[in-house]
Amino acid sequence: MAEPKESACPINPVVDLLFSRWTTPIVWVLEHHGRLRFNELQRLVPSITPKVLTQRLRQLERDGLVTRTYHAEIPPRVEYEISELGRTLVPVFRTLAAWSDAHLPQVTAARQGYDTAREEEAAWAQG
Amino acid sequence: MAEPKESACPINPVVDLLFSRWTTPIVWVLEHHGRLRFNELQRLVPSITPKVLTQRLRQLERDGLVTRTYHAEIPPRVEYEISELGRTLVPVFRTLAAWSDAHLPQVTAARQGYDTAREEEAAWAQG
DNA sequence: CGGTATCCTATAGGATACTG
DNA sequence: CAGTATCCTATAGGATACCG
Repeated sequence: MAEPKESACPINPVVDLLFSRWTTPIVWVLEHHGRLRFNELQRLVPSITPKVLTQRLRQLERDGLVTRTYHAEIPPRVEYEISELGRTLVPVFRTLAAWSDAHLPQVTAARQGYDTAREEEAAWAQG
Repeated sequence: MAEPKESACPINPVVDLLFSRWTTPIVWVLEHHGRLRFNELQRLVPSITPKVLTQRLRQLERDGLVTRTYHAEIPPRVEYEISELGRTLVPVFRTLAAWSDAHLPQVTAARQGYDTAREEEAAWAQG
């Protein structure tokens, strides 16, 4: 039998789902501030444009991570809130934050080491 | 004091670091197969091109997650291996895999619900 | 073998203006 | 208020060929 999927990374689907560029900040803000209106979200998520915010909110709503409530008033009022399913991400995010606290400095150090090593190589080749 | 960063998502850096499109599959394969040569990696990571594989390996090497060993033989031999720092990602990946097992079906169901609801809306509007 | 070099396209996302 | 609509650009990544 062929085993073409044996090496496929099993967390790829969840990566695509959760770690698109804007999804984590949006979920994070909703998790920490509770219900939010569109413009509040736009203010709290740094530098996001309304177009992109709409796109990502629709995706999050479709994926069941966020709920959208429309109030037919004048002016209209829309509220976004993290769903039950969305709340299950909290421990996942905590794990990532913990890894970040513990190891991100090492990444920074590794980058500096790599860069200076390459600089020295270049200088040495220059003669 | 201003609090401009208060709402910024603290896991954004680690997301950028770990969840670029190809990094998880590469790290996953290296974690499960041990030392690998360039062409072995290319075979094990489905459909990646040599250009992109090189780019991501360089990034992973610079970030200290992967080590590269060059053997000046003929023909030349290069081996890639996950680093100590890279191995600290294993529990993180396990957390993600666990979330995926537990909740990805709910995401799929939510999508179907969303899509059929929108279809019904459209049909109803059609009349 | 282990990559580069070159060209190309598709998509995400920014800027800006407008609307029910 | 809560989005759309339109236009635009930049980047990631694919295809292919070549090189030390």
